[in-house]
Amino acid sequence: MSATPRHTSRARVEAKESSILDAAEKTFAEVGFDGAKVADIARAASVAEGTVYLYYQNKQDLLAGVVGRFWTQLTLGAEAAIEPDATTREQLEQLGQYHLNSILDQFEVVSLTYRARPQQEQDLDQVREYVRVFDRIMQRGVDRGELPKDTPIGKLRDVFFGTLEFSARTLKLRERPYDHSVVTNLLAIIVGSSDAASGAPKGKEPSNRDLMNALKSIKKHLKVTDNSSSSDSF
Amino acid sequence: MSATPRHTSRARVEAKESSILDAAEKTFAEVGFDGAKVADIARAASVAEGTVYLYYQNKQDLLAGVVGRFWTQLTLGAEAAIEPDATTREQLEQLGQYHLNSILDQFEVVSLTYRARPQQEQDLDQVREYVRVFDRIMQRGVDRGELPKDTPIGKLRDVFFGTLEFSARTLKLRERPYDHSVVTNLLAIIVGSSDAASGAPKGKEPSNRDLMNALKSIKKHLKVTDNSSSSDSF
DNA sequence: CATTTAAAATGAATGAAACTCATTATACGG
DNA sequence: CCGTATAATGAGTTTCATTCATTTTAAATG
Repeated sequence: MSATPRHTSRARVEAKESSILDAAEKTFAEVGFDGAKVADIARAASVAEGTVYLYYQNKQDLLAGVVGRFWTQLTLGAEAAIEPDATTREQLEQLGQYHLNSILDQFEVVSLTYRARPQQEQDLDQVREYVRVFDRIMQRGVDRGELPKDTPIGKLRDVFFGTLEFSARTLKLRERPYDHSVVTNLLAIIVGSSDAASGAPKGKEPSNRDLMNALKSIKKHLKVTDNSSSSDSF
Repeated sequence: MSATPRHTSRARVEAKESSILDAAEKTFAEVGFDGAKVADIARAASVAEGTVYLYYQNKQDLLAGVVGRFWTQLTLGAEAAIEPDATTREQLEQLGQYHLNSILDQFEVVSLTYRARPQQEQDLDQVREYVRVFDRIMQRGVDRGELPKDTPIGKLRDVFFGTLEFSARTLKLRERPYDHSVVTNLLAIIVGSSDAASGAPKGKEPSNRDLMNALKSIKKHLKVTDNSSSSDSF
């Protein structure tokens, strides 16, 4: 809380701002949005109640700050977790594992996302930004020739994140821990089978043929309704 | 609001209870949970504010009532939408179309689901119940020999509902209407391709072989971690 | 440094809504 | 028709989010 430089006023302001966000995130995660009192958050941040309102218009706005920061950091983490030279399939697996792991680990914060004014545009910008990481991997796959030209990226994105999110809920509900296989299975479904996940690198080649074929056979049945590959979703 | 019999006191009580639920559902859908004032709901239900609290402990509880009723009705609707004699694939398509259509149509109420005390168990019982409709279709498919014995029902359920839910969000966000193809594509992915959806019933047979094969090849890669086929999820 | 001025922080006061409960109205059995 | 029990009422209480007049701290000036 004070390991940050307080020299410049800029730094001081940012330190305080993030200390309020920290307190808010902690409190929201513990007692939920409704259960959290702004007074408590202020106390946890060692700040007067009114000070919170100097940094955030209101409690909702504070929530948006917490949620926004979370997804921004998630985007950075995801980008770091992906090896640039890996195959598309490997990258998808890396993103998938990272994603599932993160949302399980920070389940409460993720849940708060749905409380951040669902209507108001621009509040979920950071989520949209995050989801683009998937799009970029897929697009690169297409460019590299690892995926068919007409891969329905947007549709597959919905399958990818939808499944992982729902699986995370299921795991949480049954109090099961992180389950590596969820992602493996998802990839088998989305992108066809591959030996890449079976542990022992028996066939070194991740069998790119499978991936192409799987997508081609799915593509046959995709109506021309995939107007979402462009990248704005969620 | 008064087309229901008021003869027995039991009937009167239930009429009032559902008239409060109606008012609450309408108000929540219009102005959101936070925006809704209990006073307004009471007025809309032609009841005094205090009366609401005779039927529901508090506003949260009222929300749980609205959400619970919604999912219960959705379960009934889903069961009605499924033709008992159809193939597993057809039934999955019926459920999928019904599901996507319903959650798009009543998006606001669905969203409220996530505000109903995320922690407290037993509040989402009705959702769990709903999700079992999928399990039953799949189990019947297995019993009938249309699906492999070791079909990972629980895992596929997560893919099914996860994808539909996420797709619905995507559609809403971009203000797109109901898109029939989402379900078709999902089934192609989950259960292999089939001509059933291409409109013209060229090959009358829905190509059951595809379904078996698709699931078998996925199964190969499913770790033995599918401890969820038993039916309690979400 | 002392002094002025501006920016930040404070917390008591305000207002809005959820929730309670003493009172009143309604239904029902005898 | 009366007495009792059950249901309904809405004025009053309580609990916060939010505001803003006042105080404290920092920056600028000479």
